[in-house]
Amino acid sequence: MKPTSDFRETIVALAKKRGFFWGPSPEIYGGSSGFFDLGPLGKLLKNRLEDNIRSSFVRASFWEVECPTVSPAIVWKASGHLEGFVDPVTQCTKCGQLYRADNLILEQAPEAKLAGLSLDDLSKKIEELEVHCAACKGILGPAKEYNLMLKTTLGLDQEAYMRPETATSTYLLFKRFLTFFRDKLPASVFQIGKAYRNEISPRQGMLRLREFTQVEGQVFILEKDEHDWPRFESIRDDKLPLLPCQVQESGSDKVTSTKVSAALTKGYFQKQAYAWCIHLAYSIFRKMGFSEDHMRIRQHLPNERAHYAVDAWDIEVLTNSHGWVECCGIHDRGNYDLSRHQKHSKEKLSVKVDKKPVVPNVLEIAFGVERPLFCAIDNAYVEDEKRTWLKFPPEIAPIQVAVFPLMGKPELLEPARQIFETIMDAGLITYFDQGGSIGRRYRRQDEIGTPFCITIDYQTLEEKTVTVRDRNSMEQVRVQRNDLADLLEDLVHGKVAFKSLSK
RNA sequence: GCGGCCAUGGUCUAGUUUGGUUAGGAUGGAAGCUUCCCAAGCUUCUCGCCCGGGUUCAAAUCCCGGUGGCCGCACCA
Repeated sequence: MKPTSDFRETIVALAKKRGFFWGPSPEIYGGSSGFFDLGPLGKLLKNRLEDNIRSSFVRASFWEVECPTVSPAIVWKASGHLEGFVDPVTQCTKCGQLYRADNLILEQAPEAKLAGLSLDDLSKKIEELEVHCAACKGILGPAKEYNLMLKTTLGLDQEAYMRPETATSTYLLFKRFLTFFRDKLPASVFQIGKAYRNEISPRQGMLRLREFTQVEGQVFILEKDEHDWPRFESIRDDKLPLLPCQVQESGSDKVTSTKVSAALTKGYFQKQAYAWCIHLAYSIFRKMGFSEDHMRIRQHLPNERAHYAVDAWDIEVLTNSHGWVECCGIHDRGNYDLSRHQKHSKEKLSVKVDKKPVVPNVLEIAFGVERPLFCAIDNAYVEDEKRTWLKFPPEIAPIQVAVFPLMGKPELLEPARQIFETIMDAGLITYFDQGGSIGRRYRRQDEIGTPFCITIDYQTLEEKTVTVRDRNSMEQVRVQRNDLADLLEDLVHGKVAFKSLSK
């Protein structure tokens, strides 16, 4: 195995060369870090992943919604993002070094009590405790806020922010959901859309973006229903690769494949419904093509948790370029969000339980699409003696079938065009290529992960057959032209294995 | 944000130390020829010194600033 930084360069070079992603964007003006453009293949791949994600949620009885990406300040005040998402920072007046004010104070004065202090209070603490720059011992400036939300203005002067997560915009619809779901809980919705975070210095390319596509599934549920979740039965014996916090605290990172039911008995999960959400998130990632041995589900340590989280687990994917990458968070948000919005909006966001108003809890599955997108390319990359290729599962491959006339002769081009149309009609993303030698064309498709290539040759004209070439084995079978579209559909959707054809 | 290193066709890279021919190579792309099944061959063509200033007769090369990348620190609710 190559060193990881080499591998990262290999992946990025391939992605640029073949049109998966380019950046940082806008490239011709030098670029801003944290922004990338998706090229044609990257966009196809992303669409595939999103389609896959969407169908997983829909099957699990989630309804999709879409909300604005900009909201007035009041929303973010209510959600806690204006306080919790803003870091107090202080800058050295001598060398310009920027610090998290609270962290730096605690570093130099571990006894200091900082909970709930305002920016002014923090500035006073810095003076009182004689906290100084860790790098040059210089004098520190006053504490200022560094807001990870992108600020904008509505109309002339209304303060507004780009959403740093889609979840909050979903919660604001809760009253509407109650009507839509005819006052029945639990109810589940999800959203796929852009979110924005003004990271101080984003690095690691596609893995830390300032603008990204977030997927968030929300289950609104009453406390009393969380322990008795009807759909739990169907998954109780499934196994999950778990890394609970007790194990991490003991200094180990050993993942144990654990039955969902056992994880509850052992106390890793407290609630059936939450366990089901973790299982759902895991199965979404499996369907995106990540293999079992490249995934783990890691519990957050208490100090890692976000301001809203009661419990939190992450799905992490093992990459060759960045090691374990955090790809998805499953959060038990309790009723933090709805309570806050109820208070700030003065709207009733509760339901009646035994004639008393109860604010429901929220279980959330949240992830960005760009991370799995990058990880999918990373995990698919294979370099052997003969070729460089991407072993995408056929269902997520950006292009599923390529069609080649053996040569660019009119007598072959014409039937090849027809066959191309037939396969497109079957709903598969298909690419027509007549340029260069046949071998070169196979290699080009290998490098972008196209699972099947169809070649039209002189035998096609005589016997109405074509060859189907399998990316993984490089083997070919000859099939009847009339059977082709159905066969390809079965191959792409995994109903037929290519191996079974060659016998 | 700080410090160190770095930025050359689509991709990878030589050239920068010591300023001076038409910026070289590999790979790729386009068109054509070849009844061509795994990056074959031949012909023709295509594409580049990150941006902005400065020094100089002359800048890819030296200096300053910006932007971006990598590494370390910080940050990543």
